[in-house]
Amino acid sequence: MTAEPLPDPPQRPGVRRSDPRKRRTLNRDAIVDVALAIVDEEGLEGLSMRRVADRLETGPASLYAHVANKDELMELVYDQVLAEVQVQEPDKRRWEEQLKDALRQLYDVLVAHRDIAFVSMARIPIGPNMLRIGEGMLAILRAGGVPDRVTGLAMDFVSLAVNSLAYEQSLYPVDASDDEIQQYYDQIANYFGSLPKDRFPHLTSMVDAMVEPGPDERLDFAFDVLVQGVAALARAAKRRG
Amino acid sequence: MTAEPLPDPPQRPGVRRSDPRKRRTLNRDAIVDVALAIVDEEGLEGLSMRRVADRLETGPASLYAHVANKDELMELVYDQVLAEVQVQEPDKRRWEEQLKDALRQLYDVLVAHRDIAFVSMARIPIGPNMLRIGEGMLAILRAGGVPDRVTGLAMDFVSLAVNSLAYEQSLYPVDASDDEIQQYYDQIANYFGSLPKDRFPHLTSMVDAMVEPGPDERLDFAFDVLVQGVAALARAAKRRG
DNA sequence: GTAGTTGACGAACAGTGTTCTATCATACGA
DNA sequence: TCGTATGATAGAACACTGTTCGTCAACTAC
Repeated sequence: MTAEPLPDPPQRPGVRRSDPRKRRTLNRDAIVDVALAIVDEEGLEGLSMRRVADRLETGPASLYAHVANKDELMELVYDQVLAEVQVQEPDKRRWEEQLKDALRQLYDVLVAHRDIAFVSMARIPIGPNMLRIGEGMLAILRAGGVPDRVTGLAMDFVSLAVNSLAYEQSLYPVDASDDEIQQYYDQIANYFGSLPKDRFPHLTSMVDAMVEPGPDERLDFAFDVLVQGVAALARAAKRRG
Repeated sequence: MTAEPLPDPPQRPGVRRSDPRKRRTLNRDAIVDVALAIVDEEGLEGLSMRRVADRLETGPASLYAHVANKDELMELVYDQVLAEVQVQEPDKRRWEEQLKDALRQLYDVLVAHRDIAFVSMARIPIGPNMLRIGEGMLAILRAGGVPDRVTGLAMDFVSLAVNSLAYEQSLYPVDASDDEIQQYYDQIANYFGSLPKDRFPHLTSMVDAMVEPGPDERLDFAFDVLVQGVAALARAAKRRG
């Protein structure tokens, strides 16, 4: 009965399955892996259900048995990426430094996978790895004596900010060096400098101060604003009791 | 020669122009106005070149004579929205308060137009209104004695953060009340509370502190982190000279 | 051995941004 | 006044997109 599979009858050219021996190989993890590979190569723009299906030698409809839709797939990919982040054990005397390190790590991991950070802007993905990282950051803040109320509020905003920074960074072409990014800033600076000085006295006179800092300094500044802002509000909350 | 326009000959049913008396009415401003109206009604998701063209009783190809592509159109819409923001005249003794007010205004205007804030995440739109607002914020920071270097760095990050907050807020259904948003937070809180206490001691025990604050307090907190963070770094920079 | 369930998947639907090309109204120089 | 050049106007088409439907094959349980 089920001997060698016959070639498809010519009267129905549409029905031509891939090698049936390869069936049952499709599963969630394989789909997520392929999707992540595509994101790494071409970014979220290049990620489509058809592309994923093609690489798995199947059709797009097959994916929907394992994944609700593209949004869910992207969230799975996002959490997969977060698996790379390792949060430090809390040391109460260095909480500011440790928080900054966690943010920096999160940022680096996200940027390493193109514009994957966008996923967390479009939704609030709460996968297992996000939970793990959140737990770690909570531990650091609490160990540092930050009041719970401030800690709770800080978590939300701080992670949003880091994701935004990562997404913004990912908009530059991947092969752009720091020098090339600097050139881009220079272009903008030139434009600012060319504006009428009477209508834009500050923009025109501050051009240098806006262009000089490189990407590293900008990032450091952003993280410092976050950490020191949280620290200031923690002190204020403690004073109020 | 050009008397009353005849009905189109039936042999070419595809070629059926709209009322020729209405020609030459297409221009950039009209396109931007229509695009903004669509965004206000349905958000960026509902904005497509075809929809804009339909409302102007023309085809999508006609728009490309006035607008380079959809990205440029979105940037024009974005800047149009920013026209609503009015930045205060700087008062050196109240710079922190004034900065916060400017951020709040920017946020409110963006949120009032659905998810338009997304445009500034995908690119860095520097339209005339963005320039005007930037100039105003620079004036406030400089009047407050914030060193130029800090001011330059702060501008970038602070506006990114506000846009992110606005975009995040815009993801909730427009007709959601604060109560409904609160319910959403409660849902998440329930999930956090249901996690295993041994693996997530902080997340599970902090559920209340994470759910209690409403949208207003969250926003206020975020702006305070930004302003106080900048203030702290400004003091630090001054100390270093 | 058979029934039921479930995954696989071609085809199709309703859209998308953009481009090509032909057409047409108008402004300008002769 | 009359071509003619210019640039806006659009129809059609291209190459995609996410998702759904219905069918069919294969595996599981009885």
